[in-house]
Amino acid sequence: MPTQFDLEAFLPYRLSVLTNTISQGIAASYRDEYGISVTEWRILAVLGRYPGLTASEVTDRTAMDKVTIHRGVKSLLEKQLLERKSDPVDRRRRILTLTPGRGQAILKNVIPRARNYERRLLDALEPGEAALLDVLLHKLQQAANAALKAN
Amino acid sequence: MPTQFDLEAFLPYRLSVLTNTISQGIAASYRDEYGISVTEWRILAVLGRYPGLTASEVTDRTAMDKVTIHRGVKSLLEKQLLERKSDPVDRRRRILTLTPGRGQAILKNVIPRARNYERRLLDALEPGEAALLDVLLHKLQQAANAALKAN
DNA sequence: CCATATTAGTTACATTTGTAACTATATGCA
DNA sequence: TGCATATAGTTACAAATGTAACTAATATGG
Repeated sequence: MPTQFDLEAFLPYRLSVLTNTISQGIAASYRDEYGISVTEWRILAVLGRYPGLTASEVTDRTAMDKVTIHRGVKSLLEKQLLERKSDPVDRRRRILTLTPGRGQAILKNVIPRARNYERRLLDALEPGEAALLDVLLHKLQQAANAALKAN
Repeated sequence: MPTQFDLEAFLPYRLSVLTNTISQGIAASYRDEYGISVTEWRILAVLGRYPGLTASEVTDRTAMDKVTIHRGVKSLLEKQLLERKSDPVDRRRRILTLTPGRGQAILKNVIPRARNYERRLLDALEPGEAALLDVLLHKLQQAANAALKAN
């Protein structure tokens, strides 16, 4: 067992550096222009796709923390990008939708921006490698989930 | 241009979730047993490989923030896992090495643990896919760096 | 049908992290 | 030389994040 260890070749480290680099690049583009954070953008994206979810349903879909989502929602409500109404059937639930004006407008502007950024990444790959990446990431996610459960 | 957007298929998002899952899993194992954070583990790993670097040289190698490294080093010094001495030639520089006792011992224990975790991830892949992953991650990192520079 | 448990949402607190400014030392060059 | 600039390290402050505890509403099982 070698005691030499090369951090730069270590998969978790490489993924972490890559994710941070991507996150910095992409976050800047909508933070500067629309004043929304990564969390807020994710919430908008999920609610754009699935209008009428509650905060905890957004939590389930995004693998983010409950409190993180709460704070993002709160901020989006203040910015009038989201509306919230109580569910009359279950008054614990508070149903979220994009505001027809600003909420939907911003999402509509940010989506192409996000797609462009993703395309720039994928354009660095050969044809066919993107599909492969998809498979690999899926397998890794499964393995990471299993490792986390197993402690 | 479709306005539908599937966050769960969005590459930056998937990488982020995967990285967080991995980070949680791996961080727990040495945090609980040795009381060191991810940053601290990275510093130990780099200094194990390249003894005698300064804090800012560690910063350059790890793509982490200067202040983050400073805090990690400070904490490791307090735990007596690192030693620090001034460079007589340039008194701004403070040279870092693992302590022969605890510092080296902990690194020696954590390295196999890290390797095992990485192996569990890579074992989820078919033979040959790991090498492919290596290539893909490298290309993506290049593209992400370029995108960041280009603003 | 009531006591208990569960769920949605929120708040409080502590920890972590990032940004910017600061000190001390060293370098470059007119 | 000496003044501007750069670098290593540090500190202070603000912002983001995680953990745990809390309230209100609903579900469940004896």
